[in-house]
Amino acid sequence: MDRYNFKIIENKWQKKWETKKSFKAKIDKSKKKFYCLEMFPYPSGKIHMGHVRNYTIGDVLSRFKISQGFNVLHPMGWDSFGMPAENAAKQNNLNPKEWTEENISVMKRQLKKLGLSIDWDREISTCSKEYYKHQQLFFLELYEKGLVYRKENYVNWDPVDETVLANEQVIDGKGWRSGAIVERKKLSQWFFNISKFSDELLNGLEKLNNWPNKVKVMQKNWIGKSFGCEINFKVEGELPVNEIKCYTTRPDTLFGFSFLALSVDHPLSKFFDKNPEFIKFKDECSKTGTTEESIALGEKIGFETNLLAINPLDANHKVPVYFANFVLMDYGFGAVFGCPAHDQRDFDFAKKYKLKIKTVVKPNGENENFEVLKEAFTGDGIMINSGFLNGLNAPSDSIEKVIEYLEKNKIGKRKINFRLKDWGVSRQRYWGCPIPIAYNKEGKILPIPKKDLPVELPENINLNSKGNPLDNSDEWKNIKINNENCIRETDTLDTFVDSSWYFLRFCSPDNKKYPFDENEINYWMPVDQYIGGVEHAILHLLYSRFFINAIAYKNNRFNFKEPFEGLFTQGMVCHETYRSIENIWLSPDQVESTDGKNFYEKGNGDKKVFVGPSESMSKSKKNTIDPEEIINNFGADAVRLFILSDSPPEKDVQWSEQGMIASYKFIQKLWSLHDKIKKSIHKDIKGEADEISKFTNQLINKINNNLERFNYNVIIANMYETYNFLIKKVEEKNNSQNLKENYIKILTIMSPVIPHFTSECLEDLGADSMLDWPKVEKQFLEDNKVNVVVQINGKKRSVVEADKNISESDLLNLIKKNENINKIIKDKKIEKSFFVQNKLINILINE
RNA sequence: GGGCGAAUGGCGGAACUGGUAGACGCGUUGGACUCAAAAUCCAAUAGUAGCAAUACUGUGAGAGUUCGAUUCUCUCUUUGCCCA
Repeated sequence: MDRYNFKIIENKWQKKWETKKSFKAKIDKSKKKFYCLEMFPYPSGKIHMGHVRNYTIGDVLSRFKISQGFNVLHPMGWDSFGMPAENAAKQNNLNPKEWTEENISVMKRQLKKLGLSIDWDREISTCSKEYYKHQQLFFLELYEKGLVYRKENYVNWDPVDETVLANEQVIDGKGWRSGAIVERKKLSQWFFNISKFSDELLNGLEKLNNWPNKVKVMQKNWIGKSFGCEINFKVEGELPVNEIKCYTTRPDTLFGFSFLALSVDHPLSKFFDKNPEFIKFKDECSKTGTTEESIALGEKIGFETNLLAINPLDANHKVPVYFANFVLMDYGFGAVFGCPAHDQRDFDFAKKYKLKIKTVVKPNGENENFEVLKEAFTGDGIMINSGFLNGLNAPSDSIEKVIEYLEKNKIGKRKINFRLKDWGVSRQRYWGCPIPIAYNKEGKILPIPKKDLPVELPENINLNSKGNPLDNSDEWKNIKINNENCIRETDTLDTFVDSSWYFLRFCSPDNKKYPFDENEINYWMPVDQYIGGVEHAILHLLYSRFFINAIAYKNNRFNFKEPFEGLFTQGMVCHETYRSIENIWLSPDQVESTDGKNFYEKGNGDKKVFVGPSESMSKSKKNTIDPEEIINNFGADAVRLFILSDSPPEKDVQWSEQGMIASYKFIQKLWSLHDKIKKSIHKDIKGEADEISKFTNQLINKINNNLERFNYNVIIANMYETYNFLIKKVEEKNNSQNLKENYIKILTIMSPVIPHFTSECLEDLGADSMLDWPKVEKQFLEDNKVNVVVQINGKKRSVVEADKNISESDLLNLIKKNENINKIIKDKKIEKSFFVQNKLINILINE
């Protein structure tokens, strides 16, 4: 028998699938559809192990669903706009488009080598004008609906990359890519009005039963719905203002009012913008980032005004008004009232400026004299020192009561607030989707007429100029609309916009007229199973959910509300890290070991290597393994097998050379098993108890359950068990007459994981290479003998074989014949026994 | 600081709604084959005691509920992720 030659066989089946278009998806209303989608990759150069894992998980599911008779849509595309292309192009003096397209062709070839069941006819690339022209149309439609607007806003400005950063791109006050200290800068930006849908996005989560709870909690926190109150504070002073509006979630602590703090961007700041001290202070504030984290961690500083705010619950209680760096203009009204005793941030501020700290809530169990001294008390308790609120449970009853009072006296009113802010989509970058807008001489916004779409990115552009390259391109920038001289918007769209609707485009990728075809969308959508990394748990998923809401707004043509019915977040692929004596990262192929414990630099047995913990594979730590090399050495089936075998898919998996080899060997063993089975099929005899059918049906049952629950690692274990069983069976003198039939079923249920191998074997047996998923024949799951566990006083003592459905008393009689057990119980009185039919009996005796 | 999760042999991990803990794989050890090695095959492999049958101890620590807890409840420790 020849060795299994994966190179020839995998290539053969991949070609077959391609020429036969085996995975082409077409609407067929007589069949149930299944839309399986993995997060599409950024074409960064080569695929990495994370891709292999992601796409293998999706492929197993797709192939399983195909075999089960679903009409499966399983597409692939490229998230191909973004900064890496622009940076690479700058460095190597080439065009981002060429760089991207080259990467796509490499990665596409690599993905094909994995044998994925993808309908490649639906491939899309977000940087192609066929894609982004539709996105521009969406932009204009949302603009018409009032869901897109332009406003001046403070942004996180990365002075090195010269671009705006999203909050999550700011880490410890520094740009995530450049590491430069982020500045605050005011720019005119385009915004999507995502906050309009805060309630829809929050409530929609409740229906997503097939999403990990973790992700739903993260989105919920991100949306951050809070129930509070707006309060008008009367103010006194030399300025022409007599009221300041605040938002608070703790109006019940008003009696602990100690100061009022304003954002430096608050309208009142205009009275101070000639004041050199204030200018200095404002400058100081701009050094703290705008993230909530940097505000929480940074020092709280303030600038005292000459105003006094009056406590609306006590006209004699007047407190100073400050500008403070921890108040953000875009939360609430850019003004908060400070109650230091019950808010840590206010407490820090009050300590610094020696302001009064009055305790108004005491913890349950403390007496009335309780006083906040070292840190704010933010827990639940009882109101004290608060007039009509005294004695109430805080905050559960006290908030209700105080809001009632404030509303009755027209001082304030109940208000719901959201943490979710509108989505700034402007990027000062070249390699993105141009925003289809122009401005005339007066600065008036003029949408580009739809017939003129797409607004194409210019190809010949100087990327090495400072700032936004499009802004420097006069030829592109200057246009005429209705004979009027205009200037184009030179910002491009955040790449999160590209990925917010690509799953819609996959349903009708060739539709020229519109981004999607309604008929196709309403058949294929929603995505039944979406699979990707948990790092996209918040933004990408939230933006995509927003897009469905936004497109449907005022014009609902969808028969679905949520884009992703099911979500699965897979873990990362990890590998040990290696460092040389000189503290330089080494890649796994620069390192060797004879005993698996001590590592040395390859070809240099004197140079010891330090082994670090296993971490997510990353180029910077050099702990990556190149999938293509692995596929070339071991074959796609073996890689697919290994990447699923060692850990549950939602957890991180350790890359292991030995594990990889074991998977490769397993395929070889299956091949020799195949040979043995083929030779032994002819010696089938009749009449034997059909153990193979029993095993096979139990296996189908197990694998069905494990597939539904994403226990793919257990499926691989089931496959090993199957091998261990069959290799024993086939070596017995006689086979069950059903060996062939059952073996074909077994190959079919293994096919989602190792499709090339099973296709080859099935063809070799004269069967179709893609068969329907076998049904469980219930009669084989039943057994007329069962093993019953015998416990005495809760301790397992024996296992006895008994007839199925044996009664408790018959079982007790049977047990007495068992020497081991009888030895223990014969002279004792049985106090009680617990009986679980066909499973267990627990006998309680007095010892 | 808040929220959510996790902890099982030398390692990765199994164990459906409380009912045989350690499936399966890796590693290790012993053996077969070989001049030898690799590959392959066979056997053993939670710990302790024992030739063995078997017994006792064992799922991060401590308590609780239960006839029975890896699984449920509480407290604690360590750890991961998200938010601050």
